[in-house]
Amino acid sequence: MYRTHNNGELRLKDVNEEVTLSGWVQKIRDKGFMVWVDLRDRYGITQLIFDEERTDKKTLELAKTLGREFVIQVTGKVIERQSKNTAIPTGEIEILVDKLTVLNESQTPPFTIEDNTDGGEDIRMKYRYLDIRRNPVRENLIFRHKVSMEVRNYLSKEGFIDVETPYLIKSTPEGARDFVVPSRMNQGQFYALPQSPQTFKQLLMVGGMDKYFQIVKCFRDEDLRADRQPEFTQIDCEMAFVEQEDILNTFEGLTRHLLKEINGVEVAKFPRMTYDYAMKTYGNDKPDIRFDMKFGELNDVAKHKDFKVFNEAELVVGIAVPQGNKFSRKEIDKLIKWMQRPQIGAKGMVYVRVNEDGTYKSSVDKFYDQEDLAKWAEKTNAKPGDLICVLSGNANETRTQLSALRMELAERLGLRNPKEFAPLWVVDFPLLEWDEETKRYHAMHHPFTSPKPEDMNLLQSNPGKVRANAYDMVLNGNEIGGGSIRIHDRKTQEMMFDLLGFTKEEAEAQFGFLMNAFQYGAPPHGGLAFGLDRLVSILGGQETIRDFIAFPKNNSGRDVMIDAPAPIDEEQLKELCLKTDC
RNA sequence: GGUCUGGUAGUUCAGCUGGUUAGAAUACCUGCCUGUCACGCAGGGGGUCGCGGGUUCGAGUCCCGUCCAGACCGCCA
Repeated sequence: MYRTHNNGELRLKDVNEEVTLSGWVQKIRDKGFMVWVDLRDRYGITQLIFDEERTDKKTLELAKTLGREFVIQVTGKVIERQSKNTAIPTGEIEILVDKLTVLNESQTPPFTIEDNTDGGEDIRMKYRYLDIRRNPVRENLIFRHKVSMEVRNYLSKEGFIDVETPYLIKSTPEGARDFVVPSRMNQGQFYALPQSPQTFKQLLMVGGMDKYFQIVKCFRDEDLRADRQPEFTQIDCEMAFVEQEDILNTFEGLTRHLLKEINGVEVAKFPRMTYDYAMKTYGNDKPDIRFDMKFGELNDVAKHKDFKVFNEAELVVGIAVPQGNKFSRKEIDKLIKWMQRPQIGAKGMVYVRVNEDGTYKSSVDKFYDQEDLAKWAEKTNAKPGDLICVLSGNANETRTQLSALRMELAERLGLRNPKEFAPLWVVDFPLLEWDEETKRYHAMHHPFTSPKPEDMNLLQSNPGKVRANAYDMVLNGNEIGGGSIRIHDRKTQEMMFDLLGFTKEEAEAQFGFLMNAFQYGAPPHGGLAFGLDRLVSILGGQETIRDFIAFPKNNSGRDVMIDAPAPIDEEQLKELCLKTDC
């Protein structure tokens, strides 16, 4: 038997018990006459003691040869410590060892296995198996386990059935790039890995499964970000015989359950806002509403003077930064520089200081008097001590830029408290989005999303104005889930593909299976999918999803530990018919 | 595809306007230490300054290219 107890459970009440423990050597403190070893496993740390008086010589000598991360097994007696350590749960006892076995030696690890390791991202990823021994990473993985178990339990209790869908499917041109897999048995043909099980879950609805869920890997061959991996996990859900309202209620329930069980936070009914409102008020379809700083549109009160920049702009819009008047001139100049970086691309920024006495001092005092500025303050809801930041230009670009500023300032002002949770629904997304590059409409959500019935009449005349039965769940400025009520009849689906520029033949070749299924009694249905990695990281109060994935890919989509992707040998290439001469 | 930042000891970093033998912390090794727990003390080993080219009497430092890493933009239905 390797162990009678783990390294986190022994207490004062266990004194005098004979125990066997196994684990890794965290730390050796060799005082010569006495050697202490911190023995670690995922449950905790227990201190071992070897000394000249009570330990036999050979065992003491062996203890002195141990190194960091050696795997050892010890048998000994639990004794009360002479000097106790209140910082750890097992700090009142220690093990007086009489038998020590080295189960496996270890090379010196390239970084310290401690909460605040000396290792950088790169080296930790290369030796991820060592990184996982560290408390923060291990705790994150356990945290993820808890979230995923809560999701399973909740949905199962609500009557959802977990059904697996295939990973080897068909490539389609809509959406993200596909990862493709060559077929050996069908030479020259390829599977694609699913970007989401979308069509399969709809077919499950046609199949009468009614309520489906799956915690499932999805794959997208696009560039990575701190919150984006090429393979990621979705909580994928679909329900039949539901309206949007049913879905919002069901998954608001799930999210509220998670916040309560995982974070101990009770949240009120989720606010809902339309896409249009979110864009106009926050410049963003995933607003962080933990803080205010709502946009104030200033067209009416800023275009009547000789200030050409504003007069020629489509939109003049500002936000009031709470207590922003404390920023120095230099800090504001730096902020303007920050806004002018190519990533944001603002041409400039006008600012108004709102003094404590209610007077205003602006960078455009030449053009605007106190009365004008008072109107700006009213529109942006600015209070004494605030700083109003105003941008202008093309409406969409300006809103995006101001949104970036809003988030950056909130970050700097500490308004983005990771322990606070502000979920909401964003609803009424547009069905379509005009793409300048390809000169055609794209589905904003995906091509299976149903238009709002009341907007159906616009479908031919003004497609860009059609709203969809689509919704996103937003948490602290992150889209954590999104979905829609789907199209469930062949005619509407055909019309949709037509709008998206598919020929009849293309639509048939790519999605004929789905449209055929719709002809055999497809029930009305809809659903949604959560990004599990992102959800877990936000509930865990962190920003990078990598910290919640056991073996993540790096910025270039590489697994630096196993060194993938990698070339394959000639034989394999030939067999898969991937060589030019095959 | 693009922008920005970085690459110096096992590791994390410092190294200013170019100037003798490239430093610190930590890790590692040796010795000492009668209750340690971030133990302490003394000593020691450890470097192709990412790679290639250029400027210069002289390059870790400046220039060009390239590779790698990170953040972001594009992209991500």
